[in-house]
Amino acid sequence: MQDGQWTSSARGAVDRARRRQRRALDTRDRIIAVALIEFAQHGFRGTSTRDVAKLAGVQHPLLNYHFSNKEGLWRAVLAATGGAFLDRFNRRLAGLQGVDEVTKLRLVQEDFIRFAAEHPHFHALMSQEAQHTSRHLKFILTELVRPYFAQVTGLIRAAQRAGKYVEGDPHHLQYLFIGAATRIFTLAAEVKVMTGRAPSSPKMIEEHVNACLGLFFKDHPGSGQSLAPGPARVATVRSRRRQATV
Amino acid sequence: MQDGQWTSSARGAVDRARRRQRRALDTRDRIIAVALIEFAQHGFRGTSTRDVAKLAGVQHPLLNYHFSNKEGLWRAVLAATGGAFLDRFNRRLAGLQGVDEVTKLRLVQEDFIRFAAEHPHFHALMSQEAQHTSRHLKFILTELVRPYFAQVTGLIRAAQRAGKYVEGDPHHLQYLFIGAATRIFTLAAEVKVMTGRAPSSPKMIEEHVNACLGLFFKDHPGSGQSLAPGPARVATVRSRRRQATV
DNA sequence: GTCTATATTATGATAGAC
DNA sequence: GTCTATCATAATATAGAC
Repeated sequence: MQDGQWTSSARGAVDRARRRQRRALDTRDRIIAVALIEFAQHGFRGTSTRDVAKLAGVQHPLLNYHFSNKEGLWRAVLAATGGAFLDRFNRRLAGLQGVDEVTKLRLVQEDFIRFAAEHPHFHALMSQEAQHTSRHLKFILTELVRPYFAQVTGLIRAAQRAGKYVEGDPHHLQYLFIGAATRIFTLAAEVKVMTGRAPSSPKMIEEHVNACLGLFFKDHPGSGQSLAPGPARVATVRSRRRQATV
Repeated sequence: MQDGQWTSSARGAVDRARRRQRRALDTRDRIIAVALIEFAQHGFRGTSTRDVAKLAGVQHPLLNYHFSNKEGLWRAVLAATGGAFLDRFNRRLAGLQGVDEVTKLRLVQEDFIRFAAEHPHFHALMSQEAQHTSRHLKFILTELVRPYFAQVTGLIRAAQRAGKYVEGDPHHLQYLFIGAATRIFTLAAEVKVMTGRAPSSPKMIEEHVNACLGLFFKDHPGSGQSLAPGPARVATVRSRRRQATV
């Protein structure tokens, strides 16, 4: 088929090739999907590529064909899920050109929470391997955390200048936010037992969004700090401002 | 030595026995200490008992002698570290009898953060296995989370009644708090690269304590919400109160 | 209580047919 | 692209000497 002619038999061969390619892509995606769950639940070492293959409904040597080795599979998982996260984040920001920075930050943080609700395994994976294995940490930082933090911390600084976000080092604050935002989803099983409610339920997600934004944004509905603005508090506000350290 | 007489040779034998027992206990503790780190970093499946033995400086069959099997080792690790946490928590509460509930909660939450700073692996371990392996989750819940939450949620309710803590379901709020409080310590390596500061440094711990307490306590120094108490905010306080959902 | 030696199974990875 | 067959290594665990 080097001549570019489209005889019916050649077209049929291409169609078959495309079908095969699509099937291959489906398999690849299926493997990545189950590998995400396994890596998130058991870590890199604790994940058996044979188990992944079994859950994906393929023989285990197929994983080596697609991803070379276990490390390649891990990187493909992170590229796929992390890429989806960054894509969504960047599309969101692109759609908010001209909007004020505080609103941008609020919507971006809200999006983050909703993404965490939809992809709990992604955040479990992130907090698993970023701890120690330096090569995975390096990969996560360059591919994901740095590009993301670069933009969010800029928005946090702008919101702080506008007096609408809690004071403190933006990087530090973002780790607080991420911890608060993702914990109930990565510990969904435990939360369900302890609270009797599924964190993935629409109602609980809404409450969670309000709770998290209320903690960090100064005039968010449901913000805890807006509930007791008596004279005694106002009297000490200035001294408190100086004490704000983080 | 069934007769209870203390000849010098019998005493010598007992001393040797005690030394041996102490040495055994040291070994046990040493194994548990390194197993905590391994389980925290690699999860249950990802942890090799041979690696634990090597790091503890013993031959691997010794682990089976002390803990029966890998599962027994895991439970011993959780009992030791979780027990240390609960002991400290209960001693703290016992020392605060008669103190008002809001102060109790503030000190208890502060203690939690300092414990997390000192034992980052413990919290990494907790968020690893509570995700999925139901037998480990069950163990963590009955031995640790339930006894702890039972008391803290009571304090949170009292502090909320006093108008000094953010509104919302106490269990849900405590997961937010734990997530915010522990993340920078379990992701210490990442945080150090991103912020250029070690989360375990005394200065950063102090800032972190202030930041976390400021998010959840309504009149804490450094509380973000105490910084912009203009008339406009006061005017909308009542409507906001109703909107507080979590 | 700690060791050496070993049984058994699970794992990551490759070779080669189709 | 997917399979079967196989290899080398690493894992948990046990037996038995000291």
